[in-house]
Amino acid sequence: LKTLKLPRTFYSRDTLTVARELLGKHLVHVINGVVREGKIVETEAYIGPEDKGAHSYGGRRTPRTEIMYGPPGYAYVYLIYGMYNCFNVVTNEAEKPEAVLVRAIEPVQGTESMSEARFGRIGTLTAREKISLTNGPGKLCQALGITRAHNGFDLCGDALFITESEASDGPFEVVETTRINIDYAEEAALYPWRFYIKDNPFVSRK
DNA sequence: AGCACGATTGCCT
DNA sequence: GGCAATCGTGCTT
Repeated sequence: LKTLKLPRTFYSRDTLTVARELLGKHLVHVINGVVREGKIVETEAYIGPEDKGAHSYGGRRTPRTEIMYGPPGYAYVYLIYGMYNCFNVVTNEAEKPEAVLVRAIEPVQGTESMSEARFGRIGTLTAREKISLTNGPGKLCQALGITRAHNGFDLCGDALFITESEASDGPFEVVETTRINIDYAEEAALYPWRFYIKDNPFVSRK
């Protein structure tokens, strides 16, 4: 059985290409042997130092952004609004502070663990709750148990990684549009650097 | 040492 | 639709 885990060469390419091609791939987090897995359905590219929407804009290099200046295929996880985590994949090559934010996934495996992490209970969920499990960057981190402790994790490792699409997933159409909640980024707010799977119910917004 | 703010979310009217 | 929660981070004093 050949491995489905994406190799580092997948990440060491143009960031927009990686953002597009991450759609349909499966994000996996294994905790104590329990697998939580979801299909990536929405991403955004952040391409410093030129991108005014990126944390690395202007070459800002701080303890928080340091991981983005390293080699590709590592996790960049940061805290937002004092209570939520956002998971990113470091892309391209060292010294180029670029990353892809994973904004939404569709649960594939371990949904009970996700429900426990999100709502503190397992069992029947309403239709609204099922969607709310993972239809946003903060939500998917909570569902998968991804926190700032995972900042710098090697995505070519055994705990947190991304795999090839399943044959059963089928084809999909990609929508390319502007990024969300970066109004402060001036002209960069208009770049079409957000990608999502058309008509997928777990996309954070239309 | 102080402070303004955020690549979000959930609850309120 | 509006808005509060909550705190690490980065920049200023």
